[in-house]
Amino acid sequence: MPELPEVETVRAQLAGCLPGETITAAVVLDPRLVAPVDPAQFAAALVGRTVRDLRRRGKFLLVGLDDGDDLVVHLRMTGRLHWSPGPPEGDGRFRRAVIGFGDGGHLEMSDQRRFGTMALLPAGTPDPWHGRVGVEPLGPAFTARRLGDLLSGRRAPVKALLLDQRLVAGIGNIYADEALFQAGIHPERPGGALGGAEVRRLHRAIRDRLRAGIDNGGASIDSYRDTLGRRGSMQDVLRVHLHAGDPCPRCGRPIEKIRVAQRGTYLCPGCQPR
DNA sequence: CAAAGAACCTGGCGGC
DNA sequence: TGCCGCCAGGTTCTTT
Repeated sequence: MPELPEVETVRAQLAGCLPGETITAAVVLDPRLVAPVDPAQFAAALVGRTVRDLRRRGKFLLVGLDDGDDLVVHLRMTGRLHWSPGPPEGDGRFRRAVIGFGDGGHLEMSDQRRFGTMALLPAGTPDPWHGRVGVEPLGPAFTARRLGDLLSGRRAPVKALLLDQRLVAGIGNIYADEALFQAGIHPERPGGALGGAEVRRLHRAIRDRLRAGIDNGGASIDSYRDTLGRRGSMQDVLRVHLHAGDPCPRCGRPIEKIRVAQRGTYLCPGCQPR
């Protein structure tokens, strides 16, 4: 599923081909993608505008337009963006929108489960995230102290807190499992129960695993592909996620699968004591 | 306010 | 072979 490293991979790729290009055509095939905005109006509003830059906020992809507005894309669970230098060439089965550019290139959004969204964020919108998107885990504001402040006093399982985008932006099920394993922390430990050394280990592990995800071009477990339709390689180096029953790479005990915050959760009972 | 659970959606899979 | 029910998960909404 697209988490921060997968979105960052897509962002970096699009940053190499979209800036400077003008949108010459747009069609929204699935009204749900842009609801409650009318699909035809949404598409028409894009035509004629030029892409300025590509940014990312948590799991949101921001396509900056020349007038300062942002086209905000969220891939949710199965969303994909496919770039073609010529006519659309992606798998058309789950196609939800197509954007054509002046140089003949096309950007297609497909989404099997139809949870993904697109929206137009007007320039100068004050506090566009409205408290729903927390600190960037790879940014300078995400310190061990900051993480400790976010977890302190909380009784919810630390994994549930890591998945809460209002606290830290961009961590999903895969990277939460991997970071907690690397830090040696059981996912069901109450967030506020972590000691200072544990918080520091977790802080370090979150950044390390997210960077590993980016270095590997994302994790293609289910449907994730990059903008050229290629798989990432992070799935090949996961240590606990999806490895139920396999020996722990550190201590050899079998990896367990449990359920935390309604999510499949993988851990080593030896390395991550309760 | 915090925490937990349901809802949204659809392809794939196990079971019968 | 075919049908049923369940599972996957990011986010939002509802309930406790």
